[in-house]
Parts: sequence; structure tokens; C-alpha cells
Amino acid sequence: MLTVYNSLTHEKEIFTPLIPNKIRMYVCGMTVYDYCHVGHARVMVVFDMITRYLRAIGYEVIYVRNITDIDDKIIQRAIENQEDMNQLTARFIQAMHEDADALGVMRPDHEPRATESIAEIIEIIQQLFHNGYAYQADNGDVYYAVNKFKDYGKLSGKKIDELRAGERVEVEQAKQDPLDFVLWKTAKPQEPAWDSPWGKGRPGWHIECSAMSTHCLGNHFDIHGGGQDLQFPHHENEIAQSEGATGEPFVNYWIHNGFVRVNEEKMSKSLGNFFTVREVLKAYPPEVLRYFILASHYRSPLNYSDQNLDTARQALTRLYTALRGLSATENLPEDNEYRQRFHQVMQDDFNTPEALAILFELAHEINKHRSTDFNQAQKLAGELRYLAAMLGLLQTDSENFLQGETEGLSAATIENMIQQRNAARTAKNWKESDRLRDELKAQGIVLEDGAQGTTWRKI
RNA sequence: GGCUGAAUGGCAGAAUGGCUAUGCAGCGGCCUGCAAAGCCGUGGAUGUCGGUUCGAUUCCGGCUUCAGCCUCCA
Repeated sequence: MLTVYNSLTHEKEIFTPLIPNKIRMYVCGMTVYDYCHVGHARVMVVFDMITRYLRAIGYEVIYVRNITDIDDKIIQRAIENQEDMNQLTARFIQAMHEDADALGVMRPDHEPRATESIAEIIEIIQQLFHNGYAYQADNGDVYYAVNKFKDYGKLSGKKIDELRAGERVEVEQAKQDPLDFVLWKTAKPQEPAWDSPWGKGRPGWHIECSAMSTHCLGNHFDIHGGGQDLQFPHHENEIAQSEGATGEPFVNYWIHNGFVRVNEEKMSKSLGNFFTVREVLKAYPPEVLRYFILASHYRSPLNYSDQNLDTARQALTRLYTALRGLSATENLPEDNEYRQRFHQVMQDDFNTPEALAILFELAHEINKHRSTDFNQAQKLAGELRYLAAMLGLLQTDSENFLQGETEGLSAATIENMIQQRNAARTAKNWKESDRLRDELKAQGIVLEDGAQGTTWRKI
């Protein structure tokens, strides 16, 4: 039985899809005017984990994650760069895909782009006009009349009156109500624009998600996800738009992941305290970043620091060390205690920290058995890889992870030095053998003398 | 000011009305030429004040502190 925390009700709920065995999920993706930072990585990894897990337990999942490729910041950045807007977005879409691939994030089934969904956007705005939720102001912009939508605030727990009381936005004169938000923006000269019944312009931010999600998944679907910061106003507005246009319930389960923090402060573009994914990947293998993200529950804050990434690397090293020398192709054991517990914790709102703890217990068992009952160790290793796959972890070869790309010393050089050292050891020339070991250590290579000979790994 | 959420051992991070989280770090031992890895053992925690209870870190209330949203943000 799968339970999921629903932001709409603030409770863990038993998950029931609208269509048996089929899950339709939409996640708000990136605005592509810059490189992805760790906060974006968290969204990608978390919903990738969720998708993998849902598929692993037998659901057919249609996963949609949009790309926002038209918005104020993109236009502004293109001007700053003196770059064609489409060229700019194409560059960062490619960079995003590279980052996602590195992190083991599978591509969504659909990746709709705002600029390719203009027809759907216009259609839904027309529907909003028809239902009395939209109006065109004197300046030509089209707005959503928030006070027409009865349930406004149901996701974020905000009340319209309180929002008004706390109003501190500069009021756009054209709006009937300060809370109204734009559906269609009239184009200024030089700005990218599309034809519409309301003149040349471009879509507001919120409407694209309503248009793309319902277009890809239907008016009413199962899961809508994104970062916590989108809960208000973005997702609140999406509900108002979608339900206002279709007259149907929009989404059953809202899933929001927590923020990444730096020194107890939200990592964000506006604060400028962000680390891009590619920056982090210069210092750490991508799987370490993925592990780091999954080592906290998706709704908890995640504190970014080198120390925490170092710990993640050590933890992952322990798992890979347990798998070392054991083939992954062995037959899986029958259903067992570990697997049952793994599913139990994962089905409790995707508790990946608990799931990882179970993987460590497996690693421990493997280590205990490997010298006494190799066959059993082999089976447990198969189980470990099988369960880790549901999290998108431990999918590479142990040696690959432990030895990695050897910068500086080549594998051949290292092997050569190991041979020299072993010759010295045979001659009981400890001074020389220790010297060679220290020399390798200075290059970041650790030697381990085992029963089957000497192995090495990177620190 | 309004609304969310959080406070767990040296660090990270789960869980639970009474019972081992887990990883890293520490300590003792085994293994090793010495190490490393691994194994065995071990110390150490629930912000604060009340309440409910036989018993609360866990439930309820107050307080303090922190983060977030209320403006673009994953």
C-alpha cells in the first residue's frame, strides 16, 4: 500500500490512481536561461526516483516535465548576451540534458516547451474568457480574475483577504485586483511575440503549465510536482486556471520537494548562493551528488556543503566496496526480508533514507558472508543492486566507481608500482614497499592487500 | 503582520507512546609485516516549559530559535 504526502491536504494519503495501474504525473521543470544548480538537481533526482519506484512496483507511469523557454528573464538574458533567444534556450536545454544524464535522471516521457504550446495556451485562455475568469485590461494584457475562483488559496492555505492585507507588490494599474495575474502579455517592441485573439504577445508564466499538463495528461490527472517554492503562487494559479477552464478537478496529489540550503539559507538564483551541477561534478562523481540528494527525505531541507558531499562519497564507497568482486548477474534471491522492508519504507512516502539504511544492512551481510559463503554473498549482492536500481544507484561497475577516471597516474602505472611493491614485500623489504605505497597515497591512490592480491582505489 | 514547516548523539539523517536506525567520525579488539578494507564489541541524542499517560523524543498546549512562502525562483 503506497502512501504519499499530499500538499493539498497536508496529510499522508493512500495513493489511488484515477485509472488503475496507470499514473499520470506532471512536474514543473526548468526555465532555461542558465545552468542547473543543485536545487534543480534535487527536483530532477527526486522525481526520477519517484518515477523509477512507481514503475518498479508495477505502475505504468506517464511522466511529463515541461521546459519554460519564454519568459522575462530569458528575454533579458538574451539581450545581455546579445544572443538570439532561441539559441540561448537551446544551449541551456542541452546543458540541462547533460546534467540530468550525468545524474542518472531518465528523460521524462514528454518534455513540452512553452513556445511549442502556444496554440494550447491560447485555447485555454479562450476557455477562461468563456467561463468568465479572464479579462483584457486597457493596456492589452489579459488577466485572471482571482476573486472569481472560489477555491483560490486551497493549496497554499492562503486567504484572499489576507493576501490583500499583506500586499506589498507594486500594483499594476491595469489590474482590476492586485491579486490578479497575467495570462497573456502584450508584446513590447522587439520582444518575441505570437499572434493571439488579444493581439501580439506571449503567455504569462502560470498558464503554460495549465495548458501543457492538461494537454499531455488530460484535464484531471494524478500527480503534480515541483519545488516547494512553486506552491504559491505558481501552483495555486495553475489550479485556478485549470479548474476554471475545464470545470473539472485538476490534480489529486500535489508533491513538493524541500529546498537545498547553503549555510541554513535557501539556495537560489536571486540570493546568488547557488552551485551549479557542473561545478559540483568537477569535484565529485555524479552518483555522489545523487546519493547526497537521496540521503535526505525529499520533503526535508537539504544542506549543501563539502563535508556532506564527502560523507556521501564515503557512504557510496562502502556500498561499492561491498559489491567488489561479486558479479551482478547472479540469480536474484527469492523474496526476502530486505526487499520487504525496502518496499515498506519506500511505500511510506518514498522514505529513501530508510531505504538506504537497508542497503547498508545488505552490504554488511555481504561483507560478513563473502569469505565464508561466497554463493550467499553473491546473491545478496544481486539483491543490493536490484534494490538500489529502484533508486537509480549502484548501476555502474564497482571498479568503475572506486577507481574512476584516473587523472595523473594511469592504471598501468599504478599496476606497475603495485608489482614493484609486491616484489619488495616478497623480499620483506618493508621500507621500499611502504615507500611505494606512500607515493601512491600522495597521488590519491589507496592500496588494499587482500587474500586475492592487492587492489587499489581512489580516495 | 499572515500562513507553512522544522528543532534528534561530534556531523549528517530516519524512526518510534515503553524495544539496535543507518553512514561518517571516536574508543577497544580481531585480521595485516605495518596499513587499508572488512569483521566483533562499545560510548554518546531527542530545544524549552507545562499537560495527557503506568510510561513521551514521539500526543496536546505555551515559549524560544531556525527555515520558507506572502515578489521571479526547483
